Amino acid sequence: MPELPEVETIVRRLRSSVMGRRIVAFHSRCAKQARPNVAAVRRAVVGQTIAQLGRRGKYIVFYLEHSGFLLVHLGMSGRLGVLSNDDQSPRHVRASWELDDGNRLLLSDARKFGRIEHVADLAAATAGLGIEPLSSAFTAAWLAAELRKRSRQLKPLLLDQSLIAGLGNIYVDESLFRAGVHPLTRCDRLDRRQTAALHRAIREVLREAIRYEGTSFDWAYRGGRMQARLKVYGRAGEPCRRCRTPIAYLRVSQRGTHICPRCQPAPRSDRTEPAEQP
DNA sequence: TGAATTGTTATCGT
DNA sequence: AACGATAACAATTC
Repeated sequence: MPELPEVETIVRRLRSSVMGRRIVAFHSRCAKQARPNVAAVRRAVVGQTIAQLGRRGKYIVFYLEHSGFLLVHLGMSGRLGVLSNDDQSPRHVRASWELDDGNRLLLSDARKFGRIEHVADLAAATAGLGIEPLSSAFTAAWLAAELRKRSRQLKPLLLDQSLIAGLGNIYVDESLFRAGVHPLTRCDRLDRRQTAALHRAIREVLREAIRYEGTSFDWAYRGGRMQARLKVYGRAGEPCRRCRTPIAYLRVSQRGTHICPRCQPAPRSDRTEPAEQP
C-alpha cells in the first residue's frame, strides 16, 4: 500500500537508472490498467527519452522529452523497479518498459489496482489532486481555513486526495495519534492548538517515513524501515508507546483505524456523529 | 473463508 | 443543490 513516503522512496531509487534513458519498447498484457489504452501508451512512450522522474501525491511522474507525461499509480500492491538483464523476473508483471541500456523497468502488481496513464498536460491531469503536504504552501493557516469550510469527520477528510495528496491509511492514523486527535472528530471542531498539532504531525510523520524509506508491511512493499517507528498502525492490542494503554482498533468510513483511546480522547458526542433517531 | 487494501463512481439522505 | 455518508467495485493474498 504505497503512500507518499513509499512512492517518494521508489522515485528516488529509480531516478538514476531511468533518467536520460530512451524507451525502446513497451508491453502490457493488462488492458484495463493502461489509459487511454495499451496501444496509445506504447505509441506515446516508445522512442521517447525520460527527461525526469517526479512524484505528485501517490503518482509517479515520468517527464518524457517530447510527448507529455507518463503517470504510474501503484494502487495497493504495485511495485515498480528496474530489472538487470540477469535478475530473475518478479511475479505478477503487468507492464514492462525496455530501456536503451538493455535493462527493463517492470510494473508488478498482484491485485491489478495500479494504473498507467499517458497525458499531454500534467497540470490538467493532476488538477483533481490537493496540496502537497510537504510543500511550503501547506501551512497551519491553510489547514485551519480548509478545516473550517467543512464538517466531515477528520479521518475520511485526510484520506481525501483532493484536499491533501499522498496520505493513506497508515500515515493518517499515525498523524492523528501524534496530534492527539480522534479520527471521528468533526473537522470544523478542532481548536487552533489541535490544528497546529495536526499540521505539524502530518509533516513530521511523512518526513520521518521518507527518511526511513517507507513502511514495509507485507509482500507489497519491501525495503523500508518505518514500520519499527509506527506508534499505532498495526499495533492493535499492544501498549501505547506514550501511556501504555492498549491500542484500539475501530472502523472509520470502512477503513481499519488504530488509535490510543487515552491519547486521542473521543470527541464530545454532540454532533460528532449523526444523532441516532428511533 | 473473509478481511484487508486504494481510488473512483453511484446512490441516498439531509 | 451541495455536501456528506455509504456501498460497490476492481483483484489477490494470507
